[in-house]
Amino acid sequence: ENIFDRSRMAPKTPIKNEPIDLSKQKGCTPERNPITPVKIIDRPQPDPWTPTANLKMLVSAASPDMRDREKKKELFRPIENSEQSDTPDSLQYDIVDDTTVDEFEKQRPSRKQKSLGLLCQKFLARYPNYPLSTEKTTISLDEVASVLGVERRRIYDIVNVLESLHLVSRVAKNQYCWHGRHNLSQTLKMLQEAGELQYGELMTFQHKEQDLEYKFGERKKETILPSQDRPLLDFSEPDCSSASANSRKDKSLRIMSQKFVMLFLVSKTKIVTLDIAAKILIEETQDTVDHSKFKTKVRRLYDIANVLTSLGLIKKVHVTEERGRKPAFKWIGPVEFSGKTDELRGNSPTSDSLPGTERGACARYQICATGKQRFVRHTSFNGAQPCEGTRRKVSSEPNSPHQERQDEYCSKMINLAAVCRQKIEEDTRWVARNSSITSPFSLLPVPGDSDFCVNPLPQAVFPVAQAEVPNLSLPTGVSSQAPHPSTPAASKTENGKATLVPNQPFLCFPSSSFFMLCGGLQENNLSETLPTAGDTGNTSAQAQAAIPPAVCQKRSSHKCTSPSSPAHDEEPAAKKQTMEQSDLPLSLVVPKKPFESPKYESTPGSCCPSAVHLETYHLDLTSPAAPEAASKESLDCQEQEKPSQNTDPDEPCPGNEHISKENTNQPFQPQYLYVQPTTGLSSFNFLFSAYQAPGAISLASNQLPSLSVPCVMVPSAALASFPLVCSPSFTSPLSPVPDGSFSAAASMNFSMSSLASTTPVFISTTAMVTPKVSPAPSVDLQQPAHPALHLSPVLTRSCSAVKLDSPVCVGHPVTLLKLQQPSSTPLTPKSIRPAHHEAFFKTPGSLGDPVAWKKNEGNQTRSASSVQRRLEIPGTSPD
DNA sequence: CACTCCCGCCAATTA
DNA sequence: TAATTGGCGGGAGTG
Repeated sequence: ENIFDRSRMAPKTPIKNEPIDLSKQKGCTPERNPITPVKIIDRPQPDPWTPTANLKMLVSAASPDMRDREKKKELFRPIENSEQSDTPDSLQYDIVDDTTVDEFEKQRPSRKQKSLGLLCQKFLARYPNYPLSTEKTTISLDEVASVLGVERRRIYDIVNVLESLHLVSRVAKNQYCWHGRHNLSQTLKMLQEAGELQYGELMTFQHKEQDLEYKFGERKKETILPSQDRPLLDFSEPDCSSASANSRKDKSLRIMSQKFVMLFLVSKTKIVTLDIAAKILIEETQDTVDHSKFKTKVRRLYDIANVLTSLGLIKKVHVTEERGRKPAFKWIGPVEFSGKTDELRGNSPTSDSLPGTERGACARYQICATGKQRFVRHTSFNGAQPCEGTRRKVSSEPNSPHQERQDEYCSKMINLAAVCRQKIEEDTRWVARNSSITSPFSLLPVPGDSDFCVNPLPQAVFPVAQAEVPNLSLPTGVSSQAPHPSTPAASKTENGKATLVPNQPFLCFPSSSFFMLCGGLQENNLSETLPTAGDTGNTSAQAQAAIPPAVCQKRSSHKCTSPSSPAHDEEPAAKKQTMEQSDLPLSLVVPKKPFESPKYESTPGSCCPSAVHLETYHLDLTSPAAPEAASKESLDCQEQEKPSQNTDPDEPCPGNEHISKENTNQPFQPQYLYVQPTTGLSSFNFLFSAYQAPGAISLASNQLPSLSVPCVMVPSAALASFPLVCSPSFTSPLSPVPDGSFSAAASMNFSMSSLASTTPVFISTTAMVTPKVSPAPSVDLQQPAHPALHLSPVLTRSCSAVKLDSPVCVGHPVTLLKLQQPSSTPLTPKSIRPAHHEAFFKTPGSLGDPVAWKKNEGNQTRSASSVQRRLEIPGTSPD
């Protein structure tokens, strides 16, 4: 283009002299240009010949001013030329010279041409997407600005966004280093994880936004507000220095960009509407936000969106919601990248659940290895991944009702998430400060790590631990809570993934999540089998336990609730753990890997300790359970203080949650029995679904009988490594059933169980499945659910609210799906929401930490499969 | 009129 | 203190 300009320019200049032959000019011949040239001449084009000069020329040409000048000149020309065509010239030019005219015209008129998106494309065109690692390209802002013919201010807009994705990094004043997209997948992954943590919860909570707002709002406002923004990821890469880096405030554009991307990554549909994003990004509570602020945020989002669009990461779409059409953006970039972009993407929907998980797990592991693992973004999980397929599909079809729903949900979730996020952020910050941990990523999680750090073993040992860590990292206190919510989701996914692991006889649960399993269906048997069981089921706990102990403590300390009392403690701990696990990573991670890696086993010992805590996890696992658990936990912690929470009494969910909580607290008892490893067993933990009764799921938790599950034994050690294991075999039938029910059941159980034991355990949840629930719910849910499953944990969470949850919980690919469905059914999104809200509310109230709260809710929501709801409802029935 | 989002003032930060 | 960054919001272009 520039060249053209030049040519044009040049000609023009000469032309001046040439003057005037209209004929010539008009003529198609190059000569016409001459006319234009005059302008050029006028302008001192100092060095037309010089490259720089050319650039300048171009720039000037491009710039309006230049044009104007040119125009003026032209005008003059006529005079000069007098007859010639002066006047005509301009017109003629346009007409005649394509190039010239075009350019001119283009330049002038089109605002589009000046668009940030276009500018960004030009900018990007200057650098290779995948530069040789060795060579580093430095970018001079001044130079780029001049070359592109724009003000520097605009370059900042672009660079800031690119920097948020690590495509460039600032090396010095006016100097940026171009990295290209080599690390894009990693960055996205991090963002996804971070997003899950932050928003996942939120998503889950969606409904509860309000609640959250209240709660959070207060806190945030007071404490957090300003800082909230802190770059989520600051990833400034590992470099620690990054800290210093934060120049100025938060650099909202960078942060906003990251958050914005997170929303996409966390979103099931991968579609985010601007208004929702704006709300979420407005850190504060949505409530407060004033209109002007909202408008400003939207403007910024457009800026960011333009850049992201240029990067090919998103595209503009319209979402039709109840209210009408809304502008939105759809993520078209890589969806999953567990460690690497590829993984995620590649997965087919079906596979998603599994693969995603696995991958996610892998990534996590890797991370762990790295060291910072703690933070582990593991948390993040890919739980979400599974959802991808679904999401995408959905998203692709904005118009489809489903999508719409999702969107709505998402939006809601997002809002919630936002709130949660805030909390989280606070927490994280808090944590971070304390911890000072720097992981490669500065992600929030890190902070949490510190907490986690406490538990060395776990981390080292499992991914799970890691997963937990992340949770922790977030807000410590919060994290614990948060985890719950997330966990559930995770669990679901995990379950799906982990649980089902096809190959293995047993299901694994991700440590983090833990959870569940399922299996078979037998409902009744179990209880019997489990001799011990008496304890609540802490199944997953065991696994978690390993980690948790320390963590729990920490968490507990931080957050909440009292960990101390054993019973309570456990719960709390469990919660915490759960939360942690659940929160983020859990779901995702746990499932798969644990299994695979022998480590776990090896580590078992470590695990054992934690086992207790694991209980909590159990809850999570089952996503449904998880929710419950979460809720319970939260409840425990909070003790459901929030009656209000149950805003939606209607929905079972809340009730369920409550119930679950209650269960824990109340009568319910652990549905699962946990057998500790006593003697010989030491190494194994058993879980029972005590009640699992699947059918019961609904709570039935009490209904021990229901569970058929025989039992699941898990070596404690193993557990440690794995969150849970189930014998699939049991499930055989299960699998299908279980899914939905399963999760629910599980969750229920968990919650109950959570209380108690420390040991690891396990659970079979087979029973859980309680067919009853599952089926019905599943149906509804299923559809949604499926997606849910796929959904990333976060999504699921959020979505869960919507539907999937339960199903999601299951998370499992194959089996899970079924389960999910069932479970899901109950949960209709709608219903779910309310439920969630309630649940959340309750939870939150109890929870000190917003985050935890959120998580809990999230869990619930997600998990909140019908089961949960049921549980809750009954239990709580508060409202 | 609503949606986009360019433009550039001017404050915060840095050198 | 000057220069660099970048928040922010008016208001214009577009459909």
